Amino acid sequence: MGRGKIEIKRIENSTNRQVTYSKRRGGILKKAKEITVLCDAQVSLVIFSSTGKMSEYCSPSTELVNILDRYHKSAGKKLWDAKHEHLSNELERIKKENDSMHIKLRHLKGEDITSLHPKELIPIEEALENGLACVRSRQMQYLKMLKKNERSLEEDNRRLSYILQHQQQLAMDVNVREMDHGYHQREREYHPQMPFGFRVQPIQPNLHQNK
Amino acid sequence: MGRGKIEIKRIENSTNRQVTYSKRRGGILKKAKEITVLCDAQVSLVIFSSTGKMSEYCSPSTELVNILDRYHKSAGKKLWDAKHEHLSNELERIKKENDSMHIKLRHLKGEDITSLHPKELIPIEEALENGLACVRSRQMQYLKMLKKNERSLEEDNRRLSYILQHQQQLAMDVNVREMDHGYHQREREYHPQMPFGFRVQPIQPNLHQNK
DNA sequence: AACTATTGATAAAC
DNA sequence: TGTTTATCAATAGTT
Repeated sequence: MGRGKIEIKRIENSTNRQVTYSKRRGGILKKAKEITVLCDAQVSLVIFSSTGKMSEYCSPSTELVNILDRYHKSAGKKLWDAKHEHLSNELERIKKENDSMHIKLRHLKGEDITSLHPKELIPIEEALENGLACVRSRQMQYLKMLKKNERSLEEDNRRLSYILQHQQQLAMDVNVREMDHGYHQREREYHPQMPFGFRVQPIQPNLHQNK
Repeated sequence: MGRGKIEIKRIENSTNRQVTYSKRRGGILKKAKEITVLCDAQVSLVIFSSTGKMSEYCSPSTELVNILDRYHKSAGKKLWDAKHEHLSNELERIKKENDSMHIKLRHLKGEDITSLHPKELIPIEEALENGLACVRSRQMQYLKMLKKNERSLEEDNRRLSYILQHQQQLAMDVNVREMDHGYHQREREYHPQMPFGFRVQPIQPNLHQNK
């Protein structure tokens, strides 16, 4: 269709090639639009010229992705997988790990073990015994700590009671003396030494470790 | 281009639409091929008919993926990202599930429990006890089965020994009689009844269940 | 980019 | 679905 027939082979003249590209590109785009309207087809068309310039057409109210998704299904060809191979592999690996852990967990909980060979029960039993031993040891450790704190608190209590009692006694003595001999300045400023090095704040050693 | 001009709007007659689609599709595909050869352009063309049938063309020595990659770069549009995001989310979700199971497993094995609050130890302990109970119950079940099989085999053994002994005794008796009174046809064909309904094949009931 | 002679595509009919 | 044919559309070569 033109002033003369042309052979369908690469146009060597660069300018001619460029011009022909322009004209024909317009033609194809027009045809693509027409077929979508006339026959309500869906078309995705992407063209790159030899100079790398891109033109595209995609049927209205359709995303290229949707068309490619349909392509993906229809042609059964992998369009995405290559791009996401790494992610896919990672996902596959972790899914397997997941399944394996899931089975182990179920076995440790005593589920699905009817299908296991008795020999396979041994390591599970050992793991359970070991785990139980650890948990109970930890619980004992905690109990001991509680006991220790209790003892410590009791001791503090005793000391505090002692001090309190002692001071009440002193106060009484002072009152008695004041009543007997009148007011003496020296007596009020002098505090007798405590029997031990008391700390008056109650002590709860290590309790913070068990929050 | 045809017997008459046509308006570019949807062809209502279904048959006509189908026919026009076929013809025009052929035309576009031909044009696509021609432009790639004439102007060495790269073309990706995907068409879906209204009935869902797909046709495609992609320039020779080019994968659709490559063209779409170029498209991705040239148009700067997100082609892969949606797919990518989906995969990423899935990966993230499964990784979390994985971590959670990993921690549970370690706790059941008695690892990393020093950081746990004593209250958190209780359900772990219970799970371990329960698991242990299940495993041991299963082991007991297996043991009982073994015992049962053993008893069954012993019984078979006893019966077989008894039969053997009995037959040896018979054989001896026959020998003795033959030596005493010569050969008697009737004695050789007559087999005395077994004391019980013996099966000579050893029986191992249920053993196949425990493979 | 515009023009036009010519080829190519295709609508309608079979 | 394929072929034919009259007509319109695309475009090669020219300006």
